[in-house]
Amino acid sequence: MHTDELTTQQKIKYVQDTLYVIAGKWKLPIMIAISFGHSRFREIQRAVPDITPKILSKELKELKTNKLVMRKVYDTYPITVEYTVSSYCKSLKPVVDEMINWGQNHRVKVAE
Amino acid sequence: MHTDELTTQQKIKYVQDTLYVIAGKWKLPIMIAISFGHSRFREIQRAVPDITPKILSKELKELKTNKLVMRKVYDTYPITVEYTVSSYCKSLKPVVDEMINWGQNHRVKVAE
DNA sequence: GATACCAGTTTCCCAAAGGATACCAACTAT
DNA sequence: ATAGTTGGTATCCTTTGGGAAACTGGTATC
Repeated sequence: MHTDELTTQQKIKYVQDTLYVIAGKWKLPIMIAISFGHSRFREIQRAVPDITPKILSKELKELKTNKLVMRKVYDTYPITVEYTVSSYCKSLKPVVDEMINWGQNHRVKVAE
Repeated sequence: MHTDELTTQQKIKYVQDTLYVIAGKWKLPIMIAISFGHSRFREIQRAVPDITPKILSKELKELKTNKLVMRKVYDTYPITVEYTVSSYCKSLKPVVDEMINWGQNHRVKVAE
């Protein structure tokens, strides 16, 4: 909100904190996929192009550790695992929306 | 703007494009430092905590290649090099502002 | 009986990112 | 003379991120 009142160093610190959470090629894509209804492991894998199960598994663990996604196991017959995003993860929406916007315009710009 | 009309896969694509540009620990901090008036090499180095000259040099080259920052050399006696951000870089402001915001609230949350 | 789905794990590997330390030439202030 | 400033380079090293391929055990389908 009051970003104009911060020093350069404070802004850098906050941005680095945010970068630390969303860093890497896959964390945001995975969170986007889950938040749009892809809750099962294979569903997420299909929704996020080119991700391997090993990477997906590792990233999901990290996201769970950082309280960004939740994992629920249902004791059904084939066994069902459901991933959902936390409200904390949802608070990233403004950041993600701006990134989607910028990426979209970036594509347009590059295509010119 | 019309992010609601995009498919999950398109959103993921755009976010990955954006991530690709701002990826890494240092690119955004450097751009922030420059955009807030730290235009000289050593100034930037002082403004961005813990960055080494080698990393700074490398990142500045990449940012210059991607048209995000400009480099001007003045033929003065100690020699003066001035870095400025491009208007393209300035278009990232909404993204960065949201990241500053989120990082700030994140700190508050962690401190609770 | 063979194949496919589920949710992953295991192993082995490579490239890129990042960091520590030292150094350079030219100039200036003490 | 000595130390500090300027804008960087050079060398070496460790960490991390990511990827390919195969495999697991249980169930369900063809």
